[in-house]
Amino acid sequence: MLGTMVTSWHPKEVLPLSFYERETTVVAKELLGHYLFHHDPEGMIAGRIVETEAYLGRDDPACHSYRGITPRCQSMFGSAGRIYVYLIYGMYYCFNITTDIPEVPAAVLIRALEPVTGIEIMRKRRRKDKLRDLCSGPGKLAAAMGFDKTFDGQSLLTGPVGVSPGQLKPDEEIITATRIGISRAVDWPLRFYLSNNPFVSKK
DNA sequence: GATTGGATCGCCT
DNA sequence: GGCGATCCAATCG
Repeated sequence: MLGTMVTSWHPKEVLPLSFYERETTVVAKELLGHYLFHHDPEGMIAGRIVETEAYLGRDDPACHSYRGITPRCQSMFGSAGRIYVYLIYGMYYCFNITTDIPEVPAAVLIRALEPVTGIEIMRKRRRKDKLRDLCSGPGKLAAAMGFDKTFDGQSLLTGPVGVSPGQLKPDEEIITATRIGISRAVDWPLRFYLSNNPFVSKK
């Protein structure tokens, strides 16, 4: 019945490998406005990417791959367009997307999403009601989207998690800033977020 | 083998 | 603003 029909967001296509196989700062900026989705057993969950950070690999002291390959960060070593998830502070997961050529172990941290669909699932998992509390930080969005260590290494081109194309709005600008929560390379301008967006983790 | 610090968050003052 | 939760990886702080 038309009167009871609800709009349901569903990805129509996913970004190709060539999108991810570029320099990490370019990918971090261009991910803004696209849609991260998870075809979860509980239902489709998705959010618009509004904040990212670039981690550049062997030349970036703040990057986990800075001192070489370890069991934790091995997903950054290899092909682009895959998931790198790690546990932080013993209780939260951080969700990253691998980038660049296989020889460069780099990734983009997804720091914040604007909730789009699956919002009731997000509310249940986060135990929060306000939209702004669901995905406004890397640990928050991983919990809301249902991401944990089992997603580490998965492809974003063939699996239940992917990125589908979106657009920037006419009045949106990309703001560049320094990365949050790190202790090395603290002044490198590798954090990017959308202007005037209430869902970013910090201004 | 032990210690320390962390790409965080939520609750406290 | 400060701090505790809680586990893992890096370092021997």
